[in-house]
Amino acid sequence: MTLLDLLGRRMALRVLWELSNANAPLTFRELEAAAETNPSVLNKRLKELRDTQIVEHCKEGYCLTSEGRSLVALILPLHAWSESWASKLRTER
Amino acid sequence: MTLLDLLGRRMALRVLWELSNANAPLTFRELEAAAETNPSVLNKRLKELRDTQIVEHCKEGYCLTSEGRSLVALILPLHAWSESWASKLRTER
DNA sequence: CGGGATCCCCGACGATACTG
DNA sequence: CAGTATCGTCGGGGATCCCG
Repeated sequence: MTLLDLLGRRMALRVLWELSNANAPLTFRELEAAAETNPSVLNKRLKELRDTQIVEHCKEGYCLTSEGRSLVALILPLHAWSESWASKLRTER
Repeated sequence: MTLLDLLGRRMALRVLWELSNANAPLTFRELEAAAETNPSVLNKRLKELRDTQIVEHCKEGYCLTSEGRSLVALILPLHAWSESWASKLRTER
């Protein structure tokens, strides 16, 4: 599985986003609510993200590993780019 | 469609990669060979990439737009990260 | 509360044949 | 050479139920 494979899947980025915005670890149910998803998908994503050591299951919930945090840092510019790109495409049509 | 949706699809990154490494525009058949894919998938990806103005159909083939080039620039660090990440995971198991 | 099991559905993929 | 049409296959998404 490639990185973009993983990140492209439903709720993968959303989970990273929610975790990076929380100052405390989030529980399974909290994540489920925050990401507005169902246990099935959330469970699959978390398993993949744990397997790849981007997220870990620490005491009292899930949080980003240091790897995960460095990845999020790289994604932010990409996210910014995609925002302006999306709005640009929208206004053109 | 979101950016990662688009980039996560088969051959999307590969096409960007091949185009960014070519110093001249590539024809449909050349891209097909370079990316080791079939016309069906290539056609779909090119259509999406053209719609979103990341790739354009210039004289004598396909090439990146300036948008496309700025996107590729942002992806490179991510790519580097994923390389070391993949090899790290591999050696750990 | 955490998370695995099941089941259905739909859309992406991929091969190939075909047309302008 | 460029691109479209067709069709079977496969895997992910999502809802829901259930057990420890």
